[in-house]
Amino acid sequence: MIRWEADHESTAETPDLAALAALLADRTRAAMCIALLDGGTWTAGELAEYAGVAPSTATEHLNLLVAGGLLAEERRGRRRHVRLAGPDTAETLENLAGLAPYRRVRIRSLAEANHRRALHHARTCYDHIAGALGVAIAEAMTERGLLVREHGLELTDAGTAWLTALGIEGGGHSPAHRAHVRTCLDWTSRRQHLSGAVGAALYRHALEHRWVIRAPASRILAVTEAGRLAFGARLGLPDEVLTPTPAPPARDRTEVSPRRPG
Amino acid sequence: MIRWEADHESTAETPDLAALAALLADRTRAAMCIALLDGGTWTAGELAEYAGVAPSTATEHLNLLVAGGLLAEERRGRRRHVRLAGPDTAETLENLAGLAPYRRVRIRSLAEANHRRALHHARTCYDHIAGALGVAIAEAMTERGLLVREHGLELTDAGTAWLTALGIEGGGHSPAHRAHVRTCLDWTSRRQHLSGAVGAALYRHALEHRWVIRAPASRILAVTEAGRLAFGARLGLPDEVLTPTPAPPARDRTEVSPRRPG
DNA sequence: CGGACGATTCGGCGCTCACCGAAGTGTTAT
DNA sequence: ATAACACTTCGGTGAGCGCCGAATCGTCCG
Repeated sequence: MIRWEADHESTAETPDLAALAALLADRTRAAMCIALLDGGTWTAGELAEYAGVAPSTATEHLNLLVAGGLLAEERRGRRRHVRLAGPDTAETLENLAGLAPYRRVRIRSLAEANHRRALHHARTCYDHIAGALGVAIAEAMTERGLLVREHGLELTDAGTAWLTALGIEGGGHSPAHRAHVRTCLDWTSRRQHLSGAVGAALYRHALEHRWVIRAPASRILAVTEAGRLAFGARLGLPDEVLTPTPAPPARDRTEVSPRRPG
Repeated sequence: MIRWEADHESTAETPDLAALAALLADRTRAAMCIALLDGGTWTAGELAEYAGVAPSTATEHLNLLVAGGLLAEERRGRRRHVRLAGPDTAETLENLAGLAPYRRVRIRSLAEANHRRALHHARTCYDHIAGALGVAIAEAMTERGLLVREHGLELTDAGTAWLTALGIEGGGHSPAHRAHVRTCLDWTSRRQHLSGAVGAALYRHALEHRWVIRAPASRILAVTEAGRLAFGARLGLPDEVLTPTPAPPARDRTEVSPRRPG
């Protein structure tokens, strides 16, 4: 008779995929997670209003999300601040959203329409650029031979040189390895945009040189005049992705429709 | 007054993350998806038995999974064959499983315990190697300077040379770009293993040279004597990940406990 | 052609869970 | 101290959904 482990060993541990998915299987919780994909920190009250539910309901949802490890929380006085647990979480969520089917939602105000349009145009995705602008960057870089598609995207020698010319990379990194390229399925266009170290460095560079600026308290990005020049000259990006939306939204964080009026 | 789009434009499309997650939020459906992570094709009946539900129940679940785009199906006569929709799906699922909390499950037979142990030891993850062996490969390659951690894993020059010495890569690929490295969160050990082009190539190479062999109708891998020599010499892998499990399981596909007996 | 077999449809049962409002707790402001 | 505020706890309600068995459909085999 073989004693193959301890006597009481009649159980084992399995990752509970269903339990994790159940956290995201609710409209309200999913909306909260998508909101937090901006990489920022929100309070419980902000999320409640955003998702259109009572504060008590939001509390319950946040309890579940934090307990499930998707969110990290920080109590400050009477406020509860939450954010995504980490970059892994953000990346998996965005990939999941890219796989998800589409759903028609009603647009109830001009402000909401503008906000949505701005989101589609250019936004942050945790630490890099997403939206039409992000997709256009990835595609232009591919067309120009800076990236090559092979089981994902890969930086070419020309791509490395292009980044170096920009002043990106070479900063402290050994030349013995190549910068990490990763792609992220854009949930607005279902095409790939750049993430990974290169995507993050590019975003940082664009911010520092004011090619793009962040809208306050929002994940929306606006391309500046300097950005139009730079993206046009260096990547030949078409005007569509460089021109701003007709009317920038006055307020952010008003996206999801509540299930019950009032 | 600005007419900002067509008049009837009072709706928009949003990815329905909650709907997709709802597909995975059920134990039975999640078990089916995890089973399909072996990259193979299963029939409806096989999945029903595996998940411990009635055939009618399995039908309903498969309808949902196919309609939701997670599974692809092929009707052959009276049989219904299903598999994961694609590599993207597989990768996202595996990453999700890596994020999931653990759950204790009862082990009801010695065969099941052996099967589980073998799965933890070495298995395929769609097109590459996972389990303790996969993790050990990634970590040994990192220790030896073949990979470097930077916003993910990255192949170094030494790593490229190492692969070339094995006869991997250089096959048709331009030297102007580096092979694509991607990581996958191992759901049994919560550490990273290699995927992407390099992971797939390594697995193919290991199969061709019979370093590992596949158990029939299973995602389980066994390291051969040749494999022990090769992995030991080339990566210095410790014996633990190279020695086989005490007693290989007689049958596969008997993992998940039914919720109701009989 | 008839029986075995894999898969499907349908009705019905029972459980889970997201929601709210009202009341309560602890913190900050006056 | 008192008031305003952010969040939490709790009870109750209603809807959604996963399950099965029985009956059925269509395919394959003898």
